[in-house]
Amino acid sequence: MPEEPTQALRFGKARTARSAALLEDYVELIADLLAAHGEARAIDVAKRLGVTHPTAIKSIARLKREGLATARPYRGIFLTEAGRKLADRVRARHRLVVKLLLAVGVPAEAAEADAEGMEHHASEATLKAFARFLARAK
Amino acid sequence: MPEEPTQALRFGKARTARSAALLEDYVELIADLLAAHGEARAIDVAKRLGVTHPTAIKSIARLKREGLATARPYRGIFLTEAGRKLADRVRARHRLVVKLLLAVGVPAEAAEADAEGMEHHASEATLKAFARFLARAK
DNA sequence: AGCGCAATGTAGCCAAAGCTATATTCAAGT
DNA sequence: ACTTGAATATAGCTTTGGCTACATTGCGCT
Ligand SMILES: [Mn+2]
Ligand SMILES: [Mn+2]
Ligand SMILES: [Mn+2]
Ligand SMILES: [Mn+2]
Repeated sequence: MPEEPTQALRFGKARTARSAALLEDYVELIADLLAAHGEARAIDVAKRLGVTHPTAIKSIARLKREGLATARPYRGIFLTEAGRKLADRVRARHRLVVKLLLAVGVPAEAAEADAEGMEHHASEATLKAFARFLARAK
Repeated sequence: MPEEPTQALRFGKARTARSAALLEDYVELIADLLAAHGEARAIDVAKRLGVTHPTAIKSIARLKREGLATARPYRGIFLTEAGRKLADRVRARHRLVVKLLLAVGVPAEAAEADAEGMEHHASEATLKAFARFLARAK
């Protein structure tokens, strides 16, 4: 068993990542919708995430509070500069995690599904290692 | 972008995994403490997880409600048969995820820390692939 | 036996993330 | 211009998982 303080730090990191996961998924999805359709309506975000629209609207309010998004009523959602930055990082990370899973032989649908949760826990060190592995094993 | 219903299913799976994560970490930790010290006191669980003891006690109450643990007051926590089963699965999964991360070149501390969060999102298909990869790349 | 400290437990607060139900607003079609 | 349906917003409830502050219990020592 690991040392107590070490282990507490690890669990703490996992909790932090868990609480950031929701915002990350939202900005990534909003960026995708903006890229694909030129707009991101709350109701589409809700459908894509599989939640009800009040839930989506409440989370989008949190995005606004945290300076990641803006929304003109009945005009859809837009990302701030910070939101776009985050979306870019998150999307790149997502893709890298999926690629790594595929590279070690995980079936495509499982890779996509599991990456949706795992991505939020991949630290910089891990992502670097993934990139090196993929370059080497190419 | 993936199809809407597919994507909603993936996000739903991630949400389910996230909400199971806490219970999984608790039973794994309790099993480790029982193995290492013959008992698992609430306060030690709290210290290891890096939360306050009322938080730990409340979560342990949830474990009891869900039939995973029992506790005689001032006597520490014990796992039910279901709890032990879950702990075994969770521990095996944890180890496998760590091993996979190490095998692709993730530094040890990052592997341990990231696995603490990622493990909860590794599906059966993914775990199987990890095992095959490790056997092959041995 | 009794004291005092540590462990345990309880109460009560908060924010996040889900839901249903209801109200409001917009925009399209007649 | 009206109507009406869909999108958006609000209200209010629940559970989870954090916290602090306080109360109780049990045990080891003297
Ligand atoms: Mn995700
Ligand atoms: Mn993602
Ligand atoms: Mn874990
Ligand atoms: Mn674990």
